[in-house]
Amino acid sequence: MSPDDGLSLCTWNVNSLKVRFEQLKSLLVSQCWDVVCLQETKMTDDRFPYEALRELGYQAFHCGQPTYNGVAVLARLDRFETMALIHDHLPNREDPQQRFLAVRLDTLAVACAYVPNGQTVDSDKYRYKLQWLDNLIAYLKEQRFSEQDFALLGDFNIAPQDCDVHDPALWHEQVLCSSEERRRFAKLLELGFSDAYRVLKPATVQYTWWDYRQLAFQKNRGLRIDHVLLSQSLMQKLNACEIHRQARKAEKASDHAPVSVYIARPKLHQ
DNA sequence: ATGGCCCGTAGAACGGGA
Repeated sequence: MSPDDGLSLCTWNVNSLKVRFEQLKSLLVSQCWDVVCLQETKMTDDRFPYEALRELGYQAFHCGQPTYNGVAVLARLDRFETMALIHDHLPNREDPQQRFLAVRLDTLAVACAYVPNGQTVDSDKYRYKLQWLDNLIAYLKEQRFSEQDFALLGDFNIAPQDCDVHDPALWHEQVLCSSEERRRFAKLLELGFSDAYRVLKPATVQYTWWDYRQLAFQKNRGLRIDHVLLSQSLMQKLNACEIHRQARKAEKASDHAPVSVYIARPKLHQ
């Protein structure tokens, strides 16, 4: 596919951009995605590699903090005339954790989310996760993103259905799979967005995350928790959605695989 | 057997991830 045929977007939880930067560079060079959303950069803004990315042809917004969280959106300089910040946090909640970034690329709106993990369903972190998701849902509704060319990409930390889980019985009502979390994911779809992967592949079982322990990747004991949600105007032009499982095989791999979508290029310049 | 691995901050273990 030549670059002019469509628009590609990718999401990847890098689990430390410092450790994963060489892998990211290789992927950018080989895949040439137009937009890339990153989660868990685990660095402050002053350490974010803006210059190195620019040399690779990408401009970027990043909001980070020491040690934990941190999200970024990268966009190819030669594919968009403008890149503007919409929000670098959910404006309807006070939150020191850097988990959200929304930008506008010409007329295309893109949001990058790192949904809290939740730890266990009886923990304060789980309650924080559910509240965070409620804030995200309210925000997306307020912004009327469902009526626009809009993509929400990220690590949702939710496996939407049992077919997204290697062992549904083991994970039954556990964090990432609980009914309360899945209800929030369903509410996101009810706003008018679609799970790009699941719409294109209704019966395919494939995961985006595998535990580092117990040879989970080699045994393909994983979960599908990284997602691309698209507004209806983009869904109409959706050509493909791919989980880049190969990246999980690398030396010093992230525990998450990148997920990308390919859409016929919308009219961004009007 | 209830942890195994990986990361950042440490400058030894520990919190966090999922």
